[in-house]
Amino acid sequence: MSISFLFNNSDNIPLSALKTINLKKDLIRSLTIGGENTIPNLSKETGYSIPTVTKLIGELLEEGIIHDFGKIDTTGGRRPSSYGINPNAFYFLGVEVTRTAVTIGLQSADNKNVKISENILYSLENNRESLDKLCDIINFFIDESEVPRKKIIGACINLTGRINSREGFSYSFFYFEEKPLSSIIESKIRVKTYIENDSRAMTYGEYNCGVVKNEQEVLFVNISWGLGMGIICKGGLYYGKSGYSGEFGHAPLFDNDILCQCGKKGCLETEVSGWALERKIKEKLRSGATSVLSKNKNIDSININQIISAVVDHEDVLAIEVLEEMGEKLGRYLAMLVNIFNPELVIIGGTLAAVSDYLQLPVQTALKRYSLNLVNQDVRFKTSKLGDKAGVVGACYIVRDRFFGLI
Amino acid sequence: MSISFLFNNSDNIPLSALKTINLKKDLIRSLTIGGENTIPNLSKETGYSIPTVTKLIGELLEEGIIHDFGKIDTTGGRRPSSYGINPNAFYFLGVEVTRTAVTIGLQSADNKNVKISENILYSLENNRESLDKLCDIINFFIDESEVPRKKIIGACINLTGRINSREGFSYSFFYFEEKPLSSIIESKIRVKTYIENDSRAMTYGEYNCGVVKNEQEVLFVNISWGLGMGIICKGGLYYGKSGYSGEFGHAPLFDNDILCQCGKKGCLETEVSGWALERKIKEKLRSGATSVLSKNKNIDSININQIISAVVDHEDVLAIEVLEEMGEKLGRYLAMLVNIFNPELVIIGGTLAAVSDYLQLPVQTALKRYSLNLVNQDVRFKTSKLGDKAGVVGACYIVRDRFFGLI
DNA sequence: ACTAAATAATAAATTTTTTTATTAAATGTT
DNA sequence: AACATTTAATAAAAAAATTTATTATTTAGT
Repeated sequence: MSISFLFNNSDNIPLSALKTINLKKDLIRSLTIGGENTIPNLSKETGYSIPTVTKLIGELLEEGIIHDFGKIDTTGGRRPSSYGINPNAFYFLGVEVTRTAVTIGLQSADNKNVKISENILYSLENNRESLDKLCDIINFFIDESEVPRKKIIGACINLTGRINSREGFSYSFFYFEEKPLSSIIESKIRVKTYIENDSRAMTYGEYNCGVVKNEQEVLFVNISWGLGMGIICKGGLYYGKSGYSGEFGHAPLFDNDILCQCGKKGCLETEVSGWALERKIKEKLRSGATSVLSKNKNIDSININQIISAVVDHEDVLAIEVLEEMGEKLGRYLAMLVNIFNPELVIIGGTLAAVSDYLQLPVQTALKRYSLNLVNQDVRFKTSKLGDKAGVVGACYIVRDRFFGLI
Repeated sequence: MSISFLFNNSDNIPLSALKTINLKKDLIRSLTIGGENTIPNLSKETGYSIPTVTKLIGELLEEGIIHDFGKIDTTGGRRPSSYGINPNAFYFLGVEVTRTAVTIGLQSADNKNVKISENILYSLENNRESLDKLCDIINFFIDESEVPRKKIIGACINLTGRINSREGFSYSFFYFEEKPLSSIIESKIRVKTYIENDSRAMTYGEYNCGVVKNEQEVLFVNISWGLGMGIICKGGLYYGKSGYSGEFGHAPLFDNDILCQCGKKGCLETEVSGWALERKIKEKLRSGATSVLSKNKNIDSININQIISAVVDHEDVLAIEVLEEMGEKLGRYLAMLVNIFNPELVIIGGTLAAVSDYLQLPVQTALKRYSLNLVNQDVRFKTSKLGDKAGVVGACYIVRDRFFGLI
């Protein structure tokens, strides 16, 4: 029971065999992405006649790649059989790497999460040891999962910073040699490996099973420690020439003289991001502001999670004030992008999505003020639905869609 | 000799006939867009066998839609016949409407310009008379061209402002009734009509036969009277949800208290655009600055064309200074977009492309300073090649590609 | 100039796909 | 409950496309 034979396209196969293979691919893709379906529907969808589709569905059943899920109800007439992908036929692996933790998820062929390990303790550092440790964690997860490696179609690893997914290069982390990072990891985990920018993977998660319904043009704002963006355009991920699209945080907007992580000054990220929030709160506390957080003797030790909990659990006024300011700044910048992109949907995601109640209103107000009316009317706002699972889920869908040649 | 029969897809045609029609469409599209080709090549391109392609090419020859252009040279072996679209089989019409003139072009099926009328005197005003006048001009052009109307696949009319090309609505000009503007014009000129945003059409012109070579992600900056942008993404025009993408000029960047044409204050367009240039030059002249333009007794009467000629013909220092300032401001904003889009190419087009020598360097300098290094390295700069013909040429290509269902 | 190798085009044979006809299974109406 | 209607699935006949074989043209090498 393996579909790999469908995807070794050796050179000298005759045209007719190629067409059969392609149609089979189409059927597998349709059943994986679109879910269960009947022969008459698949016939319409693919443009091939019912006997042809029937024959191939028979072969796929024989091969164990799909299952017959029995007759389904209709409004009238003989009831058709519904066929769907065998959940056990293949799997997708998603890995989200943050500064302090790794989250790994395994998805079955029918897009169900079969295993997820959240927040495995890990320290992301830009050295070989850290990379080796990451591979060890992934290998341990796969071994524990009891899914044979050859059934795992591929793994997608999400990292922050500049990622060229097409070539497999990461420039901000683990750029030690001329070989693509994806190949280095691939040889260590023995599973086809892709790498992806974290914001983009989160975006793809929300797009496939999050808040995105039918929207084709979407901006996903990832406010976590840094500030990133993922873009859905023409109904698919937008990469740009080399995959550096969405570098949202480093717009030169402020004269604040604060040095950004990118090396420049006055970036949007210095005013709108997790670390900006932490810095601002600490500054205010040091200059005597009171807050739920004031009870901390050591101001230095305060971290974002504590600030978020102060907002969510205690409606901390100081933090809410800072968040509202941040929302206004974000909204003003988003207004420009909205004018350029004319999106249908803007999603607030990332760690700070937890406090989006306080961000969203100022964002929307600023956006309304600074963007063109007609363009602004098209935009809806939503908060991420998948939360901190968006990354892994998205990564699994990226593997799936790369496998099917859609990305 | 008409290909229309291929495109009336009535409902109850059998599957096999549909497939033949689709393959014929593919062949016509390939020969129109890709140019002349041989049967073996077309076979590889379409994935159909040589005898099948041979049969259909025979039919298309019979129908007069394509021509046999004779044997072509190869490196070895029997020489194949080359087939190409009959230039006379169908035509595309492009219409560019500016504040003060209309330019109309007619393109043959093999993408050659067969007739162009540039700068027909016209005054764009937002009333029904102005619209009627426009239709009269188009009708006169078609009559004079001696190409039968039914051979004109369609016309694309370019206008400034918010255009929803999909629905055919224009909101900034000629929005008089609930009916789409495209239908109104269509019934007056008796040719299938599309409307398009001017910057977008210009972008498509440059993309198809201008400075764009193989770049898939392109930003086209249209600096004319106003400031607009066209975007090529994933190798095609980007529209956004309703077709309002590229509203470049109305980013709220300045505290200059100048009222923009959009009704808001401090828009980029108030500092970077043809009218900004005119305003700034006039202000400086009024406060006593000297320039080639000083000899004009009536400062009010100075227009952009005079300023451009002062720069091009006399290297006017005052105007060049203003242009360099504008370039810096434009570059700073472009830096943000480049970070988000990661384009391969940025094109300076529109009326002010004539003085791009003085814009480009400050734009590039500012862009380098304010964008991320890795992203900035991907960007190349070019000046529009088609100049003031970009709009009509692009409009023709838009008709062509809408006809073939590519847009 | 002759011959081998390469590519194109055509013809005949084979395979694949579709069409049409038939049977099966379900719903709803009189 | 019988029957018309609808949709699905299968079988046999017909059509279409591909494969293989053959012929035609051209280049390059001896």
